[in-house]
Amino acid sequence: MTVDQIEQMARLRLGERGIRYTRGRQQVMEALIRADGPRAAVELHREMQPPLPLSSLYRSLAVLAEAGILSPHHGAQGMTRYEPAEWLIGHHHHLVCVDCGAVDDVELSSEMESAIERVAARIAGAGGYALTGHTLEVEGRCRLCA
Amino acid sequence: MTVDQIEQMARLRLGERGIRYTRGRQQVMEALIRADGPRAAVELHREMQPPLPLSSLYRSLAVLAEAGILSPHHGAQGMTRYEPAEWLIGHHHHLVCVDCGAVDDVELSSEMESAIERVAARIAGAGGYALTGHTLEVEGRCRLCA
DNA sequence: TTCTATAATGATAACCAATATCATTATGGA
DNA sequence: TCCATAATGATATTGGTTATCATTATAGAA
Repeated sequence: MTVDQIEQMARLRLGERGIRYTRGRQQVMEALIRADGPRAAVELHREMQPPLPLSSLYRSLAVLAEAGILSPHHGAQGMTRYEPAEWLIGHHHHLVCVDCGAVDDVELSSEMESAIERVAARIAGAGGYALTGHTLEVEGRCRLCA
Repeated sequence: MTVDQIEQMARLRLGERGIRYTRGRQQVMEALIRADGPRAAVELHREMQPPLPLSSLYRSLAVLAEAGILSPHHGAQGMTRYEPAEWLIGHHHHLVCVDCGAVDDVELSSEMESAIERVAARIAGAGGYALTGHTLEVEGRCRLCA
């Protein structure tokens, strides 16, 4: 999936709900699509050129998440990082640095993935939950923090 | 492991570092040991009798986490929930309600667990991280929110 | 036991990510 | 073009968390 294709899907989904895909929202989406993992509002604000006002940035993230286009990820330092939802960029897992909080996306081979899916289903069933998803959070120290 | 045994281990670890196991810290530990999942400061403050002042509660949580006795878990609503570290209560995974944010602990059979460990090691290696741990976060809707 | 250095406490203030408010601006449809 | 409504962005506010600091409690020395 190219950046353009993902944006097209997002635009369609927003259209169905009467939500506009404005320039600011487009900036947010493109920054997140290009990123290799979840990003927080503050991080996006630093990286974006020109920087969207923080108030608009936060609202765009909330709107896009509410529409199911972004997925929130609660991480270190009390920051919420967002990334495009899995139906846009594919199912994946997270590699989290226990020191600096950096998060990388990781995709698994289908054998590994299906093994994990079986486990997740078993867990949800045992706990009486209606399964909606799962993520294997692998914790470690990244190269910079090692 | 009984509550008393866990407390004994915690007390020892603190002693080695010249940190006291005071009444307040004891209250926090006992509340968390009895809980069936991670708890946030605000939640503990509501449940504890008598309620420890919030400032002391937050500091106790920080001290115990710094000493490796508690593990922080960043969740919904920007709240950090804590639970006794795995060397005290055993390795486990989390069942998270996507609606209310409730978290339950789950233990796996050794076969399932070793399967997940293999996957985690593979992921960390591929990303150049030094593996320190892993958690399978299973997301769903709990019975109350279903 | 008494003294003393130091750790711990708790009330208060400060911090900061995130949200709410609201007047202004932009946009799609009639 | 006009209009109803969505979106923006400056600003104020919220709420979980952390820092400050004077007071209190504790462990070890004398």
